[in-house]
Order: sequence, then structure tokens, then C-alpha cells
Amino acid sequence: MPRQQPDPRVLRSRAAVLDAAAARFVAQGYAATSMEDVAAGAGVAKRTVFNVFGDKETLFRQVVARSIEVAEALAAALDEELSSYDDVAELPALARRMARAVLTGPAVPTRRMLIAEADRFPELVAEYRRRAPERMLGAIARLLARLAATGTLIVSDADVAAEHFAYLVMGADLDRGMFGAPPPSVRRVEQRATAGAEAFLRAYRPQAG
Amino acid sequence: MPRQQPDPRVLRSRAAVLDAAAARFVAQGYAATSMEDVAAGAGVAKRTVFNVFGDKETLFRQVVARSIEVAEALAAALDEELSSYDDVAELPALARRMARAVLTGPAVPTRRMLIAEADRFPELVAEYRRRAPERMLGAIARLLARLAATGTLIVSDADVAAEHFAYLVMGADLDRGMFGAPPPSVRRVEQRATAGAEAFLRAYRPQAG
DNA sequence: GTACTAATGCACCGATGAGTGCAAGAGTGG
DNA sequence: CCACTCTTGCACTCATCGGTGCATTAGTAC
Repeated sequence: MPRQQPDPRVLRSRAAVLDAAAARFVAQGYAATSMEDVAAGAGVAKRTVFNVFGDKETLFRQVVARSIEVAEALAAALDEELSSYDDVAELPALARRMARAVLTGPAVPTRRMLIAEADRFPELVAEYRRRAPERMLGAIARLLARLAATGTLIVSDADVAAEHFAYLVMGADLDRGMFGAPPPSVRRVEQRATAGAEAFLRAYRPQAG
Repeated sequence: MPRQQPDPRVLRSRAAVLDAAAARFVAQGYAATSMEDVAAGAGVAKRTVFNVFGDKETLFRQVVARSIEVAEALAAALDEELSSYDDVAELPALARRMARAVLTGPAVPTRRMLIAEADRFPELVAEYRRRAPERMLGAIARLLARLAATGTLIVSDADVAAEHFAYLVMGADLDRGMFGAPPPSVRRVEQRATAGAEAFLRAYRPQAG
């Protein structure tokens, strides 16, 4: 039975190693990151890394688990927030908020890391997709379905409409970010998001035609 | 001065090694691919690989160079084809063709490989983006600008409109493909492309409103 | 202070993989 | 047939890296 009050030394080591490992895995990928370098970056002995995490694969999985939690929390927060929207005029503002959160946060680097290791850790990728992007698309779909029910939008397939919204708003910058392009400015992200949301409204608002 | 009529043995080796290396780099990434495995896959001695390509990095660069050429040829073919379009009613068919070409061909695996190695070979990524996706977006932008000039579309910023078209048509499947999801069926790709093109037309066609 | 536990340093093992040297054999061009 | 070049196999070097064992030191809890 492990202790109930964990040793503070272990906590410190865990946190330092997780941070250092995350930075390196994101920047260089799994294979190109050495445990010695992680230890050095964490200011800890290599032996300690193995004491605490066992082996490299376990360390990587824990790094990914933490990243997934962060991404899921973001999706959950947006989901929560979306439940209060009831006016299509708010969609551009929502688009800007979403785009800022996704494109200027850790989401893009996390995605790059997972894409790079998709062959080695397919289950991790599947779990990420389920808990972050798919959850977010689901939340958007529910919002759009609700707005459609009030007649302010015309939506035949809410899932497709949610994809259209998301990729109009963030598609281009997300794609650029995947290739390691320097993060776009908040100003640019918001402009693109606004233009995308307006195009979405033109396509989905009931209007003559 | 090298020979003018290259030895057929070298040509054979080159081709076999390039094919085997491409398959492995795409599937496992740069670091996880060993030269011995490439040689075995090419049915060639490890020594021959080094004789012909010098070192691993050079081999990788040549593999990427070939992939870029393929992608560029696709973009160029679409660019050529687009110059004959002059009716917005053709956009859904164009969307389906583009989506099929991009999503069911080698483009997605190539992108994944480049994303995975973006930190090790940033210039290769930049060159790919310039010659393939940006070229394709440019072609779409020119097409949309032309259609706008005839009054059949309302386009304020052709580059943004081109992004909207591309990501409405292919965004969702492209993104899924990045994560190593199994390639979507042609049927699904075409449905998504059609729905995307129709949404685009609703957003950009002049209409009451 | 005492008993416990974790961290450290360091030497070490085993595996893997990039790249080389070389001599012998096979393919190529004339 | 001849001269030349490429391929092959093999043994080898060297570096890196994941992971371990262990004895010593330092931090923690009471």
C-alpha cells in the first residue's frame, strides 16, 4: 500500500520531470528525446527519472495524459459557455473566443506531438480526439441545433454545420500551425475568426433564397 | 565530372531505395527508421544505400523532394484545370475532384511526415507549403476572383474566400487524416465536399440580403 | 535524534544504429 | 574478352541511449 501523504520530494521531482519532458517531447518528438536530457532539464538525476516514472514510455503517456486533460478542460469550458448562447449575433464573438483559446494556447503544439507519434501510440491519439476536438465539435453542434430550433438558423445536419463553423473560423491557422509556423498574432486570429463566422452566418441564416 | 549515361545499376538501386525509404519515413518517421531496414526493404545491401545516397539525412531530403514534386504536380494540374471554369454551378463538382485528389492520394501521409519532422527540417516544410498547399490556395483565389468579376460571386478578399472554400470542402477530413485515422471512403469525401461547396455558395453567391 | 525513504552519482550493461573499409563477385559498355 | 564500375557481404568502429545496481547523501516524519 503506498503512503497516503505522498513524500513532497516525489511530488517535486514528478512535476519538474513532467514539465521538462513535455517541452522536449513537444519540440523534438518521442524518439529524439533522451531521458538524460529530460533529467538535466528537470534539474534532477537521470536515476530519479527512472525511479519516479519507471520507463520512457510511461513518462510519455503521463505527459500526454496531462496534455489531454488541459485540452479537455478547455473543451468543457467552452461547452459550458455555449449553453448560455441563444442569439446568432453572438456567433462572431464566440468564434473569436474559440479561435484565441485554440490557436494561441498549447493546443496546436499538443496536436503536433500527437500527430508525430500517431503510429507509435494510436490509442493516445484516439483518446485525445474523443476528449478534445470531438467534444468541442459536439458542443458546437448542440448549440447550432438549438439555434436552428428557434428558427434563427437553417441547419439540416448539425454535425456538418459544426464542422463548417469550426473550420471556417480556425481551419487555416490551425493548418499553418501544424507545420510549425510561428503562432499567428491574436489580431490576425480574430480577423480570420470574424470573417469565418460571418461567412458561416451568410451560409446558414434564413434569408431570401 | 559524373558520367552522362548513368549506370543502370545505380538507377535501379536509387529507385528501389527511394521507394522503400519513403514508405518507412512516412510510416515511422525519421528517427525510428533505420538504414538497415530501408536497405532490406529495397532488396539491396546496406552498403549500397550509403554508396548511393551518402548519409541518412541526404536520403530523407531526396525522399521529401520527390514527395514535394508529386504534390506540386497535383497543385499545378488543378491550377491548370481551374482556368477553364467560369460558372459557379461547377464549384461542387470541382470541390469533389479536389477533395478526392487531396484526401485519397499521398498528400495526407506526406503532410503527416513533414509535420512530424518540422523541427528537424524546417526548410523542407516551408518549401512544401509554398509549392503545394499555398499554390493550390492561390489557384482557388484566382478562380474566385474571376467569378467575382463576372458578378456571380461576391468576394471581398479572394485569399480569405479561397481558404473558406478549401476548408469547408476538405477541412474536417484533412484534420482527421492528420491523426492517422483510416482514409475516409470516396463516398464520404464527396458528400462532405459537396456539402462544403454548397455552404460556400450560400455564403458567397449574391442573393437577397 | 531516529528511522525511513527518496535523491544522487557513477559505473556499468546491452542493444541499436549510423557509417566505414575492404576484398571478392557481378554487371556494364565497348 | 577486357577494363571499369557498382554491388555485396562482413566485420568493425563509435556514439547514443534505455535501463540497472549500489553505496552514499540528504530530506522528511515523528
